[in-house]
Amino acid sequence: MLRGAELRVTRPRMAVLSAVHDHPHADTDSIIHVVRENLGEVSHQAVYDVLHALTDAGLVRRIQPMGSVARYEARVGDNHHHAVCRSCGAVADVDCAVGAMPCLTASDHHGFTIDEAEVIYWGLCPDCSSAHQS
Amino acid sequence: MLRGAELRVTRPRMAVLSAVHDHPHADTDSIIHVVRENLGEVSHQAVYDVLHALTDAGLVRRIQPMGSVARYEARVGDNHHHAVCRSCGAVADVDCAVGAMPCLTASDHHGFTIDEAEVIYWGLCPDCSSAHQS
DNA sequence: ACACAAACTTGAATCATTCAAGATTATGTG
DNA sequence: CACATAATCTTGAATGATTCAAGTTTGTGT
Repeated sequence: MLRGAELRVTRPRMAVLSAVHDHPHADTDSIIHVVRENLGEVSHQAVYDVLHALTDAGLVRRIQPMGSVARYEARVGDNHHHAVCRSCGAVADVDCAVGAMPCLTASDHHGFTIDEAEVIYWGLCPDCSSAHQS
Repeated sequence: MLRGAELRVTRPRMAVLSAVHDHPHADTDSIIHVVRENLGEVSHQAVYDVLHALTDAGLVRRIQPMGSVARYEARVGDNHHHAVCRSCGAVADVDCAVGAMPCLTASDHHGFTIDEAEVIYWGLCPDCSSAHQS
């Protein structure tokens, strides 16, 4: 598969990687459960280690909106952003509206060397939005 | 002062509010220390309560970049953003480059009702930037 | 001055995440 | 194909920010 990242191929790693692919924006706990459904007992520490390794290798991306635990997604390298529901915490992908790397226009402010702009759109997901109206 | 927010005026609240004003982007622990320098012993729980109350009242804003604990700032209502140093965690204010509420252009994606766009610019602060080059 | 709800104190609990030590296992080599 | 070795996993405990809960104190309007 993807051992091009100098990573050993182990059962837990394959399971975690496919779990992240199949469940975008899942938190660590959900991933642990999915992995255990496929492999039987796996230590939570192993899952944490693997997620760290995959994140460092750039195979998954870690996101963590305020008030949420860490979540992971497999869509990397395309600088997309996220919409987060204030009510239920649901996360959806949002493509850059302006094009590639649009938000880096505020570069070099205060002497900072900016290399990435992370955007989080806060609001209500469709379900919570209609629930609030009623 | 600012009791227009239906908040009782207590010593801890005044101390916390001025601490946040004097130390922008300070974390809870720092605020606790500053408050204690002015009032003597104050329970951490009180500071947490006050920060919550002030946040709910809109007098302070809570920010929490990934990998950081909660931080608070008194600059509210102007939709500015933040630059965060990947190395030391320093935070700097960044005005919207495009104008007021610029990043809401991606509104209504996936049926979400967006009410705020939060932008975090990741990079290196001046100090860490020069340290890395050497 | 009083009453009552809001705010504070004290002390313990929660929970995601990390640390540490020892047992397994994937991978390149002989 | 068996081995050595470092990477990875297991087990179990620790950390640390934040929250919960019960009881006491205090600000505010009457």
